[in-house]
Amino acid sequence: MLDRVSVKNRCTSQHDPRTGPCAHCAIRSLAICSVLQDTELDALEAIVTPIVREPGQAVVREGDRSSHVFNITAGVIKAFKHLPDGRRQITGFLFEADFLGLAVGDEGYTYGAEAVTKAELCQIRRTDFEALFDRFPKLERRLLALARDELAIAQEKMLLLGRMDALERVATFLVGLADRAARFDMPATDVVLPMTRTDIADYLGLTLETVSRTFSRLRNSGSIASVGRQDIRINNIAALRDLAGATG
Amino acid sequence: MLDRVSVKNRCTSQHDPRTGPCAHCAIRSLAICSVLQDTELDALEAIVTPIVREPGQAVVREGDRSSHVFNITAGVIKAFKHLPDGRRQITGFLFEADFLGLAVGDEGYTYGAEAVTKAELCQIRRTDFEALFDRFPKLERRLLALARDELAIAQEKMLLLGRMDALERVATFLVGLADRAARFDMPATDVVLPMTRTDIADYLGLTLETVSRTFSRLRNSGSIASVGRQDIRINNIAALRDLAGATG
DNA sequence: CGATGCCTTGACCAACCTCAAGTGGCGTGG
DNA sequence: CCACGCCACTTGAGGTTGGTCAAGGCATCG
Repeated sequence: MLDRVSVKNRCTSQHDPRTGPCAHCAIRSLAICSVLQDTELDALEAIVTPIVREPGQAVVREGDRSSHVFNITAGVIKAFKHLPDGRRQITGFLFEADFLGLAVGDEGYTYGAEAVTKAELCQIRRTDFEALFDRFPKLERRLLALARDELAIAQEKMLLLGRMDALERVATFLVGLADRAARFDMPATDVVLPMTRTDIADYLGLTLETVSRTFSRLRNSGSIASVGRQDIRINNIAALRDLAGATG
Repeated sequence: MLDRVSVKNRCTSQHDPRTGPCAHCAIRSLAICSVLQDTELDALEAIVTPIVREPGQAVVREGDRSSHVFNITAGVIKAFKHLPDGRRQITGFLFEADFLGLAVGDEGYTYGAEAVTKAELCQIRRTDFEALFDRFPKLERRLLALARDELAIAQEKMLLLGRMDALERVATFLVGLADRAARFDMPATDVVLPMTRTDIADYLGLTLETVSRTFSRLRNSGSIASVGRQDIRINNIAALRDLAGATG
């Protein structure tokens, strides 16, 4: 199941220090690293520490000093915020090539992040990373572009959380997963849901029961078919896009 | 009413080209411009066009080519997104010193923005603005910091829209306004609501009726008192913060 | 002084939540 | 190999919050 989330032909020796790990990284062309030339990668490699997290393990904790940033090289991470009484909002799922650590206040991480599936990340000390900006202004420029994209996505999500009903939310979620799969040259009709219904609910501002019922409605309407608990086949992406409001 | 939103002692000649408008700008120390030395301001002044918008007038339209960025020097702006059927989510209210134009895709503005009150803005062509980055890297760095803050705020808002009930949302909204007032050295107990109930509803993911009812509940509980339709006195900020979940 | 726009309030309704029971896959241990 | 327990998910019944529809109040403005 996890393999289907990963990019095909991912190099297994990506973190072997002798061979220049970054140069062989499968997500090299997708992550922020892509702005650096091959010859510039040693500067990045010098400050990167590969880490692994098992499902449920924390990557960062709300309130921790925000000392690191991360690049996800494999697996799925969820980022979230809590209310004092435990209510949770998942602000985003992060997949390979995604960057973690953008939104941050002076007071430390304003959110938590933990592994959904077994995940591999490149950990970089924030100060080390920012020290590269002077040498590689394009890195900073890329980060700004990334922040802008994130911001646009965040606003999409406000629209979803503030104004969409359950059906529209779930449809939007599925369309997003399908589009991501397509971008990674994977079949956009066979979507994997590595996260639990509870996670999806906390992402969409619903309860797990409503998510489950909504999947059933979509199944009954023929838009989707369940293959396994975590695998969904999309029969009618157009119908889903229609529900999602054509915004993506 | 508008005056109470504005910074005290704002220089009226802020856009007089002969005197170096930016140097005399009341919000100079608050906006992104603050990273530039006085001697560097001419580069900024050369590309700035002051504009004025009456209440309800558009600043940017969803889908327009995103050719400009803006600094708000006076008044209040709302940024929003629409669903095809007209449902609206206000993603943010922008006040003086705030920057407009961060979140943007290649396809143009992903949101609309229009004046809530009469507003004054510094309009800057995007290409002109970004051309300054090479000369003033600190400007870009400031923008990145701004984007990060925005992102953190956006995530707060997801938590609000996804997981808070109406009372918590309105309380959070009021606390935010009070804190902003305090930051501008204005009485934090007398809060002005320049926007309509409909705007507040679209901002909080509620209906105008629910917003109105919630104000009434807060009034009945003694936490707030209505002075005028757009003025609210906060009697018990601690109670509001408590409802808001201590996140601000 | 009437018209208009915005807000408040009430009655009713529906979407979603809560609580609860039941299903099915999977791993473990007898 | 099968029984069991566990966990995630599904489904149902009923309740609650907030939405919908409608009426009325109260400023401002011509």
